[in-house]
Amino acid sequence: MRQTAAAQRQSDRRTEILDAAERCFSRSGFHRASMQDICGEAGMSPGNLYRYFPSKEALIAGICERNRADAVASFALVDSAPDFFTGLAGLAQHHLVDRTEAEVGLCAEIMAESRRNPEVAKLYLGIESDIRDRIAAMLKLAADRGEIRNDVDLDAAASVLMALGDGMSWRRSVDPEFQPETALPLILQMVHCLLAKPGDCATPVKETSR
Amino acid sequence: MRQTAAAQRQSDRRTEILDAAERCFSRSGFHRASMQDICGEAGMSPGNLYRYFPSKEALIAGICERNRADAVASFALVDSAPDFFTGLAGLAQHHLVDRTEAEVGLCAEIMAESRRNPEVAKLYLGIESDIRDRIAAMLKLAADRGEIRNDVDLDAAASVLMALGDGMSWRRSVDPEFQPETALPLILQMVHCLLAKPGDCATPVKETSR
DNA sequence: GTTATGAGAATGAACGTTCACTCTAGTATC
DNA sequence: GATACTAGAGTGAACGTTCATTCTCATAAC
Repeated sequence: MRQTAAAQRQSDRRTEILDAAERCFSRSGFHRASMQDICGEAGMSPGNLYRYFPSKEALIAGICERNRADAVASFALVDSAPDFFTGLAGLAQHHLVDRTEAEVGLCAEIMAESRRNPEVAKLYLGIESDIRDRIAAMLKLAADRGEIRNDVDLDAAASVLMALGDGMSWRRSVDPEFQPETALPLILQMVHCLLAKPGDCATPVKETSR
Repeated sequence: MRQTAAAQRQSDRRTEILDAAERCFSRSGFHRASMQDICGEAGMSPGNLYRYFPSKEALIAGICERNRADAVASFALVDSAPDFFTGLAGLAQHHLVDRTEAEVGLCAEIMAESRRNPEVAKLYLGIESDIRDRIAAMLKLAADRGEIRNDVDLDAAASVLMALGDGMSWRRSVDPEFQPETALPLILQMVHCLLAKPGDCATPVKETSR
């Protein structure tokens, strides 16, 4: 129990450091944020920080892990939704509108980094794979329940949904004028068109300008 | 004419260097590609390279410029298309399927870089703005011609189309298993649903698995 | 007194950039 | 036609800086 208290303190310290690193990374990117910056943000000397994380890579990996946990957890929203389209809307709202600028930025950073850092790529593809499975399961369940049409390739649909999510997310982090809350209804309607049973599609839309 | 020949040689050399830099950047990213790498790829010493470009930043900027020119040029495809949806399909095919891995990767790199490098951000937002204008013009023309419904907010629709493009593009550069040619028909059908006049929407789809 | 916690100067590699210099080819001078 | 001169393309070692990481030493906890 003495040991668990110490371990707890260690773990807390690690979380603090990850928080600081997350702020730095989402502000300046993985490469432009120096360890000195992170030490400053964490109120800690480099030597001490290295007692908790063996390298900068390890910090990046730690942050990816946390991100994965968050992403998977957000699917709890879906499980409690009354039907597929409500669940999807909730997920989209959470993922694309509610998240802070910093969270979106960090996610963009991870995606970009995964293009060249094999370690990050492995972690990121793991997250991706988890999310794809969850989406596929959602679609499968909805199809079984008869909430969506059954002549759509569910795998391809999952890919499309992920691409939609990525696109909105990137637009947010790259274009300061982009308003996710304006675009989201159109997106949802499009998806509804794609997946809903025939006959319930041609709902007129009128949105305010972005 | 002596002078123009020299100027031509200079310009050729600059293009060669940009080509080399583009290869390096799309392979390793802006930050991991060193000037030495680029010099090696260009078959040239650093000192000489610096006679053509004053800094690494200038190389990045030069590449963004070229990218912009390419993007704008690709809209020529649309102008020659018989109708809106055909033009859109051609554009999507060109932008999302036909482009090489290197081109897509470079584009991803520019987007990521624009999040923190103000110089690149300015260039990138310029490109974005150009493209948005072209898309908006396409939509406006289609609406005037009566090819698409007229109760959709065209600005929001342009945003959605750009987000779709970004999403597909990113998926391509990040997920090695992603098959744009499989997802594209679904995307186009969704967009058709969103924009086409009511009544021509609920076409059943059956795609092969990704 | 031993161990955990911390600070911060020191280290060495990598990087963008510069600089003194060479090589090549064209032009003027004799 | 041979020689001297010039411009500019090209070289690559060296410089200053930045950065991740490590080393040394001090303090607090038990």
